[in-house]
Amino acid sequence: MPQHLDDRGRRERAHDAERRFSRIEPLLERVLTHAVRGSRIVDLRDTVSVSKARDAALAVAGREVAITNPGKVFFPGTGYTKLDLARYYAAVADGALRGISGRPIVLKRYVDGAAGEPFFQKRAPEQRPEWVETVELAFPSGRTAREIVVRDAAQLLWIVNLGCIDLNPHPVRADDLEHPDELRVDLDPGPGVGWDDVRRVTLVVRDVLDEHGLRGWPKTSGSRGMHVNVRIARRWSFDQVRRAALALAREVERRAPDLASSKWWKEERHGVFLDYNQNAKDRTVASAWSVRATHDARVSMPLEWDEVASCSPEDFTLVTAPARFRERGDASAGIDDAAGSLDGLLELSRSQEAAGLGDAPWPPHYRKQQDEPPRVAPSRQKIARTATERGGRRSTQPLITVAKAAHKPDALAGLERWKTRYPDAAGRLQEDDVLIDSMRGRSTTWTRIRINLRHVPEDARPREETPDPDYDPWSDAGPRRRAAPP
DNA sequence: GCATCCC
DNA sequence: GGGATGCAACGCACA
DNA sequence: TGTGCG
Ligand SMILES: [Mn+2]
Ligand SMILES: [Mn+2]
Repeated sequence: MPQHLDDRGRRERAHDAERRFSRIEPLLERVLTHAVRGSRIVDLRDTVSVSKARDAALAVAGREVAITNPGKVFFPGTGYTKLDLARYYAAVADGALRGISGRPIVLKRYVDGAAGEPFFQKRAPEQRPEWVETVELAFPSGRTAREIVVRDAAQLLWIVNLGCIDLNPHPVRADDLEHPDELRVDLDPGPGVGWDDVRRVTLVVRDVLDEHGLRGWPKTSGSRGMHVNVRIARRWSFDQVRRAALALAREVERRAPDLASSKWWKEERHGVFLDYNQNAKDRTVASAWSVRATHDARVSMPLEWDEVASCSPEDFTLVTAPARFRERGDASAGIDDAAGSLDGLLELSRSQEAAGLGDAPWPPHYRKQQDEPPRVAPSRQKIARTATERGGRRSTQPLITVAKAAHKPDALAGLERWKTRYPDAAGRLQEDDVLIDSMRGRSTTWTRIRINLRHVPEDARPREETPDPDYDPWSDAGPRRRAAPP
């Protein structure tokens, strides 16, 4: 359905029963739009009864999907409405679905439009049509959420009506939630870094991918950066995909040291940051053909490789993208035709490791990983080191928490189970190595048991695990942790 | 954006 | 009917 | 407790 909106907020629609209004107040337009769509006569003075206006409905994929508040301005400054957004997604549905189909999705909801404060929603709303699919997935913590899975245009428009502007799918499909089929190269230019540098780095990414047997599918992010998606066989874990992305980032940085950075800490970055951590489990990226919450409703646009050197991201918007889709199709249309192997990048990772480059920092909210370097910005670490050199006490005892419980006997039982699991370490513990603390919670008290492994040789120290039991003094019976496998 | 509570 | 309200992620590491 | 980071 063709539609043209100019940059002054005027709208004209050639087809469609909708008339042509110029420079009209959004509130009044809402009434008019509804009046026309509902084929009823409305007293134009009746602006008070706006709330009675009927919802719009779009017919897609054999269903009628309701769009509530269709006339609500979602992009102030351009005047594009929620209905404009829904129609955009209906027009490019085949492209947008290629990026999200079968994947659990995190809802980023802009219920007050692009200029409002968005919120994230992982758990599918309780109230939903039976034709909206969901899947239960586990976070790294073991907690779980039932997330929405979109496979057709009706399901897509249903989440658009919830206020989703950009779409944020996980890199896995619902039928295998532990093995990503997409490695995502996320190029984030730092403050003041221009589009030219983004393009140059993107082309280096292509070289490195190519030399490791992989095909990348570039797209503008719709914001200031670029994304290069890589379809891979579902054979590697999240951690492995992340390590492959880290290896790629470091190699790109090595080849373009003035333009690119693989460093997590902002104070160490320069130029374009290659965000390897976006491949960690439970992280998502805005998908192809997503509209972004920018003032001009920019779109994350798939590109041919020969367009990368010359394209301008501002050319792709909610208004211009449908024509490109009709005329040229989806530049990523072939992304599902072949799945690549991570072997090459993982070999690169091993060679980097041999050269002294191991794992790199993880984002906040993730448990400390084996072999992860200290997760602290170097500048803050230096301050501490200086304090220590001045005579401060070195505080690091090898303490691990083994049990947390509301009642002391439960915690002690957990300690006994730990001793049974690690008899060797338990045998080396000396007096005062087991610390039993009474902790003050919100309104009650609970017990924590920690073990000091100072008398256990370093290579014989058990890793810290999730405490058993793992009482959460903050929790009020929220979503529960998934039971550990037997 | 929507369910729910309440006037 | 409609206004007010609550709710809608991940949740650790480190100083 | 504040700050790290998307
Ligand atoms: Mn990005
Ligand atoms: Mn990023």
